[in-house]
Amino acid sequence: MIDLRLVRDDPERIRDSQRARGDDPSAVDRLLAADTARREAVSSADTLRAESNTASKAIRSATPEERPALIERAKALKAQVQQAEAEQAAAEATLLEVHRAVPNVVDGGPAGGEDDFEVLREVGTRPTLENPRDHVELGTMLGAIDVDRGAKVSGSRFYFLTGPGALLELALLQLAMGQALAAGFIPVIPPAMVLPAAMEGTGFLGAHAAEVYRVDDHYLVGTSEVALAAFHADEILDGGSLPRRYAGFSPCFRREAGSYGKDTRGIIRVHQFDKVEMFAFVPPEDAVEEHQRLLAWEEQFLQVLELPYRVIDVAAGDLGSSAARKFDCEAWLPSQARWLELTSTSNCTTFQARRLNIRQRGEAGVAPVATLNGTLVAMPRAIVAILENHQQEDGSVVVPTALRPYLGGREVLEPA
RNA sequence: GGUGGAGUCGCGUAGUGGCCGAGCGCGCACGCCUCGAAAGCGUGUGACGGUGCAAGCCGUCCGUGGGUUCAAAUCCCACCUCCACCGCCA
Repeated sequence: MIDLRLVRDDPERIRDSQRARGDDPSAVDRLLAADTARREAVSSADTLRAESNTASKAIRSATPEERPALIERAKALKAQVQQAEAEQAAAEATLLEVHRAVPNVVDGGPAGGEDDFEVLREVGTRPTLENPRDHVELGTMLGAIDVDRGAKVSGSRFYFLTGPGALLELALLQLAMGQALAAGFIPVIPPAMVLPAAMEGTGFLGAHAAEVYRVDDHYLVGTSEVALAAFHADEILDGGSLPRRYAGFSPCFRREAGSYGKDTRGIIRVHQFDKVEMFAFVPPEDAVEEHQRLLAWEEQFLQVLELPYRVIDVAAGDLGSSAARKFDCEAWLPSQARWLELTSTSNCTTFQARRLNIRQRGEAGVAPVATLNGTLVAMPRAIVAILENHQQEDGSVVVPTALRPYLGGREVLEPA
């Protein structure tokens, strides 16, 4: 949720944000109206409650003769209080609904839709291959990826990682956690099933509801961001303990509804995968700087994997509702001669923290923290990028130097 | 899954309808004392919302949500969590 004080003080700024996202700016006016209505309802209910309390207290010290009349009066007041409280509850519910519907205020970055991103930089050298094999062909030759049996056992968009493929995932995990640990992150293995409150608090049940698997009373997380964000829900953190940085490793589940026909081949878009996610709780004034740090750690990891990539500044219309700004790192995909999103980092400012009620106690009192997230490594796509960019003419794949210690020293993966 | 017990203002506790709209101890903050400290003494001690330039005032909060009552931490109902034991299980 956005800061209501900002809405009251500078509504035009929120309207601008809505326009940049391609959303309706009049939502701001509905929010202002609901806010005013709520405050009026609270005031009148408070006044009545105070009267009712006073009337009730008078009964305690009243003489037996006075009592019946006083009780009658207290009863009448109570009825008024109940009426006013019902109105207050309705006004609060309306405000909450309108408030929750407004996405975060964008902070920098280009306006516009999916194609209006800005390329910030390109790093590394793209491989020059006559006829690059794609990751499915390479993965099959190496005995690393089995999409046919994935489909047989679990349906489309499922896969098996086998032999070197499975080892590659474990190697990536070790490398990623090692980097995170060195950077001061606390490694976490969070639950992959969460209660609705965690899903709602992180903003994954609104526009993304169709993307989420539900199992009985739980949701399967699409990213460990959900559990990591909710980790400190309803807590007041000591300001001196910030920043708090967590690196979560978990499976991620995505329905991929509405993505029919996109990335249907291979393991680029799947229903289940593992990921190491960075998550940071910081004072709001440090959020922009922290965002750059997360991006730098993402880039460091891609560089260590020796992958050619570019960084884009995602346009406002392509941001999630929680994000104020987002950068994506895209690796080169030789088989399709295009860029593929490998990692992504979002600054959610205080938006998630307000929903999840995560605050810090600082010198200025108690106030919401800022939350930020960033992918360190999403296993399938990292494997895709490694196979395709490090393949050789004969279908073998050179293992990036940094991964070799975790693969028993192997320098090259050879076709089986 | 079964049975029993418990959830109170940071921590520990008191509290079975109005004198608790929450006491005490610890912790913490400030002050006194002291050369300085400890001890001792005194004062204070949360969150949220409304209102006000402000000091302040008002309201809400005793696991959560309902209910009874003029009045609920206290009575009733449901749920959640934790602890103990039993059963089952990797």
